[in-house]
Amino acid sequence: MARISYKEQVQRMREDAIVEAVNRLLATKGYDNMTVDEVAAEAGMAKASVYKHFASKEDLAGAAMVRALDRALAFVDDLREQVQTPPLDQLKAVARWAMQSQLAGEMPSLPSQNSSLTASLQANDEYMDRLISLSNKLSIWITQAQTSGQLAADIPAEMVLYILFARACDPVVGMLKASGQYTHDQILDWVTRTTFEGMAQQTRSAC
Amino acid sequence: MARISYKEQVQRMREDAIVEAVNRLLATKGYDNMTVDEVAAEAGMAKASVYKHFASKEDLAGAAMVRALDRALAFVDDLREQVQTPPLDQLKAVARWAMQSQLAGEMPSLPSQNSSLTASLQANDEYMDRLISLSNKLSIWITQAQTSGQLAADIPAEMVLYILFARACDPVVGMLKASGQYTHDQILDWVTRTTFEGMAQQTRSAC
DNA sequence: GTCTATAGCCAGATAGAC
DNA sequence: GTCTATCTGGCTATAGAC
Repeated sequence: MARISYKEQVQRMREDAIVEAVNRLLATKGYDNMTVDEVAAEAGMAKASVYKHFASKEDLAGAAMVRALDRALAFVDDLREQVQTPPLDQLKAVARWAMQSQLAGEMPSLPSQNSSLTASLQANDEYMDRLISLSNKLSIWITQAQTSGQLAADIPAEMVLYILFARACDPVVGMLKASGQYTHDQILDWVTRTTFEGMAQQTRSAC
Repeated sequence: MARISYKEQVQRMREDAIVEAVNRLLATKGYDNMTVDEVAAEAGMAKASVYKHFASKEDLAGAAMVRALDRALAFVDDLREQVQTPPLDQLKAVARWAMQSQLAGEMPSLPSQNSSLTASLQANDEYMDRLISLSNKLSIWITQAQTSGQLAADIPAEMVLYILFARACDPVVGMLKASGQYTHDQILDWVTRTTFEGMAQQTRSAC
């Protein structure tokens, strides 16, 4: 492992400041309404300096997503150490964590249909590697939960994965937060529950 | 009811063409990536003509949302005539209809957090009236379903409403469609089911 | 009302001094 | 690498002829 110079450490810190600013802005304003001027202002430097570190606005979004995926991978890897926890509970924990991140304003969310940004992300190897790695790890739990009968086996595992990613930026969370009537824990409980158990009253046959 | 002249009919048709174009573009590209030039091109007229009918791009989005809400209200009013249908099934039908519209590319979806657009919509009386009317009609079913024990009564009715609106533009629908592996009916079945019954396997106590 | 042409502005990206 | 100043393109909105 090469020792890093003081200068390189400063560089790293400035890049961190940029990515954190992008992360916050993506979580609050979204990609289209975020300007590079704002990023520079929040990171405390000039716009041209931002462009010395990242070639384009799309790259900024990519870097923020890479960081978010790294956080998710770290969380999942922690969970994986508790081998006795049922797969379904692992998936619930991941969903809850993602929504907690959203409530804390730390979950960047991108438009799911901006063609140019989507293309740029799919060409971003750092991003794609992490996305695939996370998908694989979650898919193991999904398959296990389906074969053990905890998770409905007649829907595609792929769809379960989509739902988990979608709930990480579910607008319902933001709407409940905006109403101001509920605690974060209530919101997390409700959204996690409706995601896995639905809104309908559970029908248990009487004996 | 005043008789309308031929000229007024033409006006109305051109406005319809504009709103339909906006609707399609909002459904595919989203508000920020839709340009008024595209709207004019799709509607088959010059951009200045579009601005003779609508004062701003925000007004275009408002008109498209008004039309979408009118479609939803018409659908709901049809359902209300079947008084014997259980409220929960009415809600399921609405959710399914909304997602069907999305699959057909007819459901405009706006960013849930664009401040300037949100403010303009909240100042739009035509939009707000319909939004409130639809919310009220749905809330009746929600309350009925909760008191009759079909719908979980320990989550806020408000949240059920949010979930219904959110699922109308749920990215999961688009992702499943984009994968190209499933029929529209399969997608509608699965997403409707997971919305109301969740992803977890229903636990029925053995007798 | 509809068009062509253009004003005005904003944001992404860059030049060039230090 | 960082900055100030600037370029450039695209987009909303409008002027003005017909």
